[in-house]
Amino acid sequence: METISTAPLVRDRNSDLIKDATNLVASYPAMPITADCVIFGFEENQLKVLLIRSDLEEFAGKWSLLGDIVYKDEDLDTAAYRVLCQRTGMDNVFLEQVKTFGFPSRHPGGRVVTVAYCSLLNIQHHQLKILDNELHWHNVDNLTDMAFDHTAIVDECYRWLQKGIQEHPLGFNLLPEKFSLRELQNLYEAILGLSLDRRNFRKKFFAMDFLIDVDEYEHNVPHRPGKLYRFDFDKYEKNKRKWIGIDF
Amino acid sequence: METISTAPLVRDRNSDLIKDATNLVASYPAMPITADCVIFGFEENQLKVLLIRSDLEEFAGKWSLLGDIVYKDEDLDTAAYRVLCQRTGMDNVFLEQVKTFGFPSRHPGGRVVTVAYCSLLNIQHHQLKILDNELHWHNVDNLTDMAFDHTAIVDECYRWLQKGIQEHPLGFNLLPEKFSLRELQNLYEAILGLSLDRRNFRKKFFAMDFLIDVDEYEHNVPHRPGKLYRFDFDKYEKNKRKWIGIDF
DNA sequence: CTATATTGTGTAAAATTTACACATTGGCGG
DNA sequence: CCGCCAATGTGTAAATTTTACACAATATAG
Repeated sequence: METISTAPLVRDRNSDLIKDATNLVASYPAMPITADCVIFGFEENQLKVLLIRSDLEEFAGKWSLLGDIVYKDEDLDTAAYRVLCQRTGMDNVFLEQVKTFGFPSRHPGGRVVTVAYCSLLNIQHHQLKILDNELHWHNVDNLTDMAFDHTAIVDECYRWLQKGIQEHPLGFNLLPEKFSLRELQNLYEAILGLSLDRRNFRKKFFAMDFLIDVDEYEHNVPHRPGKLYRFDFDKYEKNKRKWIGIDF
Repeated sequence: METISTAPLVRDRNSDLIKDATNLVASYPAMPITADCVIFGFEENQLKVLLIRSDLEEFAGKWSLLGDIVYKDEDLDTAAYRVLCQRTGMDNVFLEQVKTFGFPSRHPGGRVVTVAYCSLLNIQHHQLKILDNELHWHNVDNLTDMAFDHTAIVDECYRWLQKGIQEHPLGFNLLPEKFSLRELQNLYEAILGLSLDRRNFRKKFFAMDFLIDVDEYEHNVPHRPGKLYRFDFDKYEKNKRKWIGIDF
């Protein structure tokens, strides 16, 4: 946000139409693009993110997101999906682009722009594949010593998630298909970092009318077991509210 | 979202640390990145977007967003800001990254990834600079015949704006510093595509208590002039609500 | 000075949100 | 088997917010 280049844009030099687009594109400066995945999971009432150890000497010992280069003819979404597949068993996948990070010196090896994707999955349902580089679920609080600008990327995705679970049924991607209301509330409390009134929380979700009572109960809890529910994604898609309202 | 590559990631081939990051990055496939600006304005109760004619022969006659290549050592935000500066007088600028578009064949000249930025400005306060390529404010309804994937980009930014003005005081960037409540309501109605109750709309904004009565009135209206207000951005920053609530 | 178009204002009903307490149930230990 | 524990499950009253709706005041244009 500093200097203003005075050089006119290439396409302003000549008002005639450019015939050779290929040549034009070839003249542009090029840089590698990567897709980094911020893969969130939820376990023991804690939000986790999937990390590995960086294998760059500059970042020895630091944690890094899962990422890979975007291939020459590969869509960005596809690249992110590929990263996800390579590392996790994948069913019930959620994947969404969040933001692109392109600060020139973010990579010590030269200019690399990265597109950050967010994925939410149920830790139980996904078997981690390649366990190299100490791949593991890392607690989201407690993130320090990250490679590159990955702290900023995770922060951004975390904020995105906090906002997302309030406006969309994203959280259900982090839970087993059948869950108790307590598990659901724990998830909201952990991610939003606040505590909610249990009765009002239940009232809210029941009033939405997207929870299906599966007529089963929790097992192996040292107290009265809670009822289990599924989220009715189909009904949600049909009935979700369109207009929310002005509020800031 | 189809095949899973079986080739391991480069950095998994060897668990030793990579010493020469520069060499690693140099080995990556590279591609040009552009910044495209979706610059919204508001005039005559209509949302407008700043467009030029494409100068690629493939897109002869089609409309195109303002964009330019991201230079080798230039931040993405800086590139977008540069595009904005080159084309508009710039005070009171709003600029935010919205989404990155990278479908491999989106540019006929080869692989080009573009980062879309959204900007909101008051048409009256900004003198358009270079008027080449039929630079003009184009009505947002009525967008057809756009070059590249620019229709999709504008759509995405439009949705982003619709959401944004409901949650943040973005709309004020589209209005003069002093505005009447009718102008404000017109803006909301035009962008959201619905009509709102005038009394409730006023009540809502007065209740927020971010409008400063500047004790002036509209001029040159063929009826009783309305009072003018400014938006108190400072007060907003201090008092804006943090926790909205679960609602979907 | 009259017609017109738009500003400016209030209230009652409905809906939503909040705060809050107690009986129920199953597991567990003795 | 009995009693304790820890969590589930439930309702209501008050406060707040949202909605629907109508009429007087005022500047301009003719």
